[in-house]
This record gives sequence, structure tokens and C-alpha cells, in this order.
Amino acid sequence: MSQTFEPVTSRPDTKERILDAAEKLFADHGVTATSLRQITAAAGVNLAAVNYHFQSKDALAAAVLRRKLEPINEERLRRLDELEASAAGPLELEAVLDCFVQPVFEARYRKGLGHFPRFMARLSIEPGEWVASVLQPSLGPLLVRFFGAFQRALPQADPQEIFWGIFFGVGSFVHTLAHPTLFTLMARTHGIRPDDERVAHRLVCFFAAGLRGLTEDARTPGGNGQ
Amino acid sequence: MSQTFEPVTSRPDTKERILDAAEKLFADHGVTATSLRQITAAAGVNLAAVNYHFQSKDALAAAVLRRKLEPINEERLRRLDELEASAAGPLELEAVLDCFVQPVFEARYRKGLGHFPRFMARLSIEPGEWVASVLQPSLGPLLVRFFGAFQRALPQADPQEIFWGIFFGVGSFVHTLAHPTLFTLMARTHGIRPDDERVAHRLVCFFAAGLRGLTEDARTPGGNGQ
DNA sequence: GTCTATAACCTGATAGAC
DNA sequence: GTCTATCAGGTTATAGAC
Repeated sequence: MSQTFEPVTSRPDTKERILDAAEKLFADHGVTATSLRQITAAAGVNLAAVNYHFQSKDALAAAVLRRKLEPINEERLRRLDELEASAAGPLELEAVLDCFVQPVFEARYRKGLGHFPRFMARLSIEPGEWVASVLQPSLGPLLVRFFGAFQRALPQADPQEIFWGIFFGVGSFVHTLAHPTLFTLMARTHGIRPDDERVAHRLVCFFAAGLRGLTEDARTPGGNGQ
Repeated sequence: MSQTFEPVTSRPDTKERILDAAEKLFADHGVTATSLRQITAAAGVNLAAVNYHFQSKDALAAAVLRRKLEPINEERLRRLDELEASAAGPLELEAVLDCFVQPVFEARYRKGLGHFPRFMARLSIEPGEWVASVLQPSLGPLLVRFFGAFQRALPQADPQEIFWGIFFGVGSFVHTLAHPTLFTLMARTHGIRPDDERVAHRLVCFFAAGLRGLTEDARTPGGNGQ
């Protein structure tokens, strides 16, 4: 272990400590319901520090979001690039889904995503102009790229049905990341534990089957009419 | 139109006006982020009225929840009773899902569910002891009943896989009810509109296909191993 | 049942000493 | 960069007149 003598007065990474504490509290209670005082108390820093390092509470929340979402999205696109380059014909649906889903589940345990997935899940269900304006630049282009990949994986399908399938599947994904009350409630009544190792595979399996079922049903005469 | 002369001083249903305003604001911003002043202002009633009719803010939120969740759950169970009584062998998976899903979508437009589904969706993703204690008595027994029905619809399946399938599908359901930022974002980039008439059918179709795919994959040798 | 007034406290943000 | 002190305003909840 290398010994570097840092002065006691300047503790390491005040900024990072604030981001970590904010991430956890935002994930637990939401942005509006969390006060800066709770954050600075949890981080062990002074209240004024948050206004010094970030300008406002909203800017802090945006920083918490960008810090981990952008690396994840870069990894998602990197994998999709690789997949699209290596395949000649239609893509395998499960492979496309893996590009989108796995960087979160893998990183969740290997690197330190911390409470970010829960925070992200919460944001994605929240309406409001602030959320849209912060999520749009990161997620907009990403969704366009992945939508193209899904079309290449389901060449027969109506694009509108693909859209709905993605929407439903993302709902499952978000819900899984949130690990919300409902999960605890269901697990409690059925004696089932999180079982995190296989959950990514299960999600992709459900997502792919649902997407195929939905797009095939739409092509069946009378299937979508009802 | 019948003319009943009511005194101007006692406006109709102060209590109901508060519940309506709270439902909308809770759905828009969440419980903690909404103040009683916003609610009473929107309802056009006095601030103290909310503490007279309900005892506290939490009790108001619980009342907002119960007012519409309990009739929905009764209707869900009524339909499931009917389905289980009329069928001899295994149940049709889509029929079971309809019992759970349709009372919300139908009522959403025929009767006045108002902003309740969005409020419900928000609560279901929220952690915390309060949410669990309010949701548990209503949703606990309901989920046990429906879990039994799903087992009767998928007699070959591992119960644990059914559990995960329900969990994922409920995520899609909740996400659909929330109509969150992500939908706007995706719809904006693809020029697709809500299209509410077929959404319930699409959801059931996706849900059923995902559930079948997941439970069949688990029985395939090496499928769930990965 | 409905109102006003108020208690007791928490909020984000900032000014200015060190 | 970090602190204290403070501003101006918002929060739930209640006491008491009408």
C-alpha cells in the first residue's frame, strides 16, 4: 500500500462525496423530496459546498445523472456497433437486447453503479419538463439507433408494433432496476429472493418473447382488431 | 334538469374536491413533492379543511389510493371468479390477464378514474414503509389469487418463472399507466401517438407472449443457464 | 363545517469571514 | 475551498372565532 501524506484538512473528493450521497438519497426519495441538508449531512460536508461545486439543486441532479448514464450509453453503443458490424443479415433479437440491458446489470455488480439504476428508474417514470430536457440529449439518439437495430432484428414487423414492444419492455426493465415496493411485496408473499445472477437473462428472454408475440399478433388477421 | 335549491354556503362535496385535486397533483409530482397548499388552492377550499376531513397528509394520500383501488380490485376478483367458475381445465392466459388489466383500461375512459392510474403507477415504483403498509392489504391477497390463476393457465411452468414473468409484465403495465417522459420522448422521435384504444390489447399480447417465452425457456436444457 | 391566525420548523440560496 | 450566519419564503398542523 502506497503511503501518500495528504493534509487532513482537504479531505478527498468533496465533490464526489456529494454526488454519491445525492445519488443514494435521490434514488430513495426522489429529487424534490430530498433536501440539500440531508445530502450534505450524509456526505459529511458543509451545506454551502453544494452551491459552490454545483450551482443549484437541479444542476446537482443533472450531474448525478450524467456521471453514470453517459458511460453506460457509450458502452451500449459500442456493443451495438460491434454487433451490427459482425452480422450480415438480420440481427438476433436477444443480442440487440443484450447490448441495451447488460451494461447496466454487469456494471451494477462489477463496477460501482451504486444506487444509480434506482435513481434512473425513478426519473424515467417521472413527468415534467426538467426530466425531459435532461434525458433527451442522452437518450434520444440512443433510442433512434436501437430502434433501427430492432427493425433489422424483426424485418417483417410493423415499426409501430416494434415501438410498443420496446415501450413495454423498457417498462419491465425499469421496474426491475427500481426494485420497488411491489417486488418486496410479491417476494414476501411467495418466499422468493432477488436472485440477481439470472435476472438479466430472464428479462431479455421475456422482452424478446413479448416483442415477437406482439409483432406476430399484429400480422395475424383479426389479431390486433378485437 | 331538476332544480334543487342548495344553499350557496355549503358547496357540494368539499371532501371529494380535495380528493380529486390531490389525486391529480400526487400523480403529477408525487406525494412528498406536493404541498397541502397546492391541493387546497387547486380544490378551491380552505387549507384547514384537509386537516378537518382527513387527519394528516399521509391519511389523505391513503384515502386517495383506497377510493379507486378498492373498486378496481373488486372488479378484478369478480372477473377472475367468473372465469375460474366457467372453465373446466387450464385457463387461457390472455383471459387471466384481461381480468387484471381491463378494469383499469376500461374504467379509465368509461367511468372517471381520472389521474388515479398515474398516481398508482408512481406509488408502485416508490420504496418506503408507508407505501408498503398502504398497498399490502389491498394488493397482497389479490396477487396470491392471481398467482394461482396463472399457475392454472401455465400448468407446466416452474412457479418461480411465473413469478418473474408477472413481475416483468406488471412493470410494462405500470409503465404504460404512467405515460411518462420516456413515452413522450420515444413518441416524439418516432411520430407515434398514444393510440389508446388498442393499447390494452397490445399490453396483454406482449405480457402473455413474454410469460410463455420465459417459462418455456426455463424448461429448455441450457436455456436458463447461460 | 368553515374560516383566520399562528406556531414551530424546514427549504434553497447567498454574503462574507477565514 | 470551506465555514458561519442569515435571508426570504415555504411546510404541516393546530387553536379558536364564527
